[in-house]
Amino acid sequence: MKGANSQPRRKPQAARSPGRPPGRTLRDGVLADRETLLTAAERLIRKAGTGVSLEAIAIEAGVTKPILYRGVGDRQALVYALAERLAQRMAGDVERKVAAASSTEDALRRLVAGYLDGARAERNLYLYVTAGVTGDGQLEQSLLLADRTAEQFAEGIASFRAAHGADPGVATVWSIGLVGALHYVTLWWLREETADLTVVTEQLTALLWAGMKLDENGSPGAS
Amino acid sequence: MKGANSQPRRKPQAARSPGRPPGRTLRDGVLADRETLLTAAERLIRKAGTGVSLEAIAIEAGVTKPILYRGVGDRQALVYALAERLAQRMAGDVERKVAAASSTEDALRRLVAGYLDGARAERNLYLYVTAGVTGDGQLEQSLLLADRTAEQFAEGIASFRAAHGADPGVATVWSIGLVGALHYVTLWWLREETADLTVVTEQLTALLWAGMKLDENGSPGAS
DNA sequence: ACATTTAATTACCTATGGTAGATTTCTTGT
DNA sequence: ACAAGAAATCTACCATAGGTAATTAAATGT
Repeated sequence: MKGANSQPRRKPQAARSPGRPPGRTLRDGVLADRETLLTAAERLIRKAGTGVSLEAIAIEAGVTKPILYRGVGDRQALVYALAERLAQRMAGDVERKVAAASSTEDALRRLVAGYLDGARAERNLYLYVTAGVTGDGQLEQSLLLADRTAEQFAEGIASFRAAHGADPGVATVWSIGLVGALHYVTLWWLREETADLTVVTEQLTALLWAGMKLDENGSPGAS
Repeated sequence: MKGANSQPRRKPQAARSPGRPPGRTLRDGVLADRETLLTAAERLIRKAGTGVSLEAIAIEAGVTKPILYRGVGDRQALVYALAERLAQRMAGDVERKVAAASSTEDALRRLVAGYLDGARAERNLYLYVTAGVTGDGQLEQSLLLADRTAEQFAEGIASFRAAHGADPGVATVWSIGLVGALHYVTLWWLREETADLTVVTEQLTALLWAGMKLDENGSPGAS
């Protein structure tokens, strides 16, 4: 299951001559196509799980390992890039759903539900990205997607609280805590097929909202 | 830095003959000493970081790899065992500190502070254990220590809420969320040397306590 | 057509988890 | 005490993965 290249990969592209760069450079061609490589990585991870190797990803992309390395860098860079992409997509989806919220609490509820749903939809990718990179840089790497998410949360929390005259200094810690709670509940939920999305959403929202809401705020319709 | 065994390891033990098992078994001796192996693993991880290999651990323990494998199993089993030990110790320390709490909120505060402090004290070990195992079993493994911790939280939350007439059904999700928040804040805190322990504790406690307390807001037990 | 330059491929290296086979050591029967 | 045998241990190995150097093929300028 190593090489086994079905196609000899004898240079599928050969004709290319649009804007040739400078003096006498040559053989630009597809030029790695970082996006294509990342898309191939996503495709393989989706169908083959989180245990895929870089060589397998290269093969999936129809290239060889050095090409993959030139295009996206080492494993850490790959995970980082995939995390960026996934965070971008999930953030977009969630934002769209949150836009229709009727209240701040409802916005949080939609955010939680959207996060859970997005993680389920991209289960393997989510796990691949959040599992991070093995090695000594765990501290940095295990927080890849978390950092991306937490940043946005932090802004929202800080502005929300500042607008209501509450101390925004808690925004950093709270945003990280929220992301941690969200992530761990997501992992647990992906494992337990039994739990219902809406129930989990409601419970987690209750926990998080209780922390975020302000005293003067009306009680969220307690039952 | 590979072999370098200072002592020839020529079988330090030789006298042993208490309860010989059955017919003609022999060479019981120390018999692997699972505890010793785990202690050696902890020692090495503490001083060498999370990137230690199984072979390095074996050498640190003064044995060879197969012995390590026989004693504690594969890497997954090692991480699991170390997680158990660390969770046990941290839980003990935290429990001792919580015992002196003056209120439920104070208990939570002491718990948060104790967790942060324990993680800092065993920084490398904490990272090693929470980083989990690479491979396809990430879902199971990345929650090793979390599960251990969450279980205890869940009991506490459930009984606390049940005693106050609130729905204990949220205990599972909440405990996982709490552990996630705690863990992520811990990772962040271990990275940012700047943040003060008491400040972080206070902020995180505020977030968590708001969710757990149930004065006016009985939390929508919509489940 | 030829040489040069650039890019891609192959082949390799290192390190790690994990294990099988060779070896030594100890027990125990006689 | 000595040989036979069982058991535990050690050495050596395998497989895989990340990462890279050296080799080969292609494309253009002259």
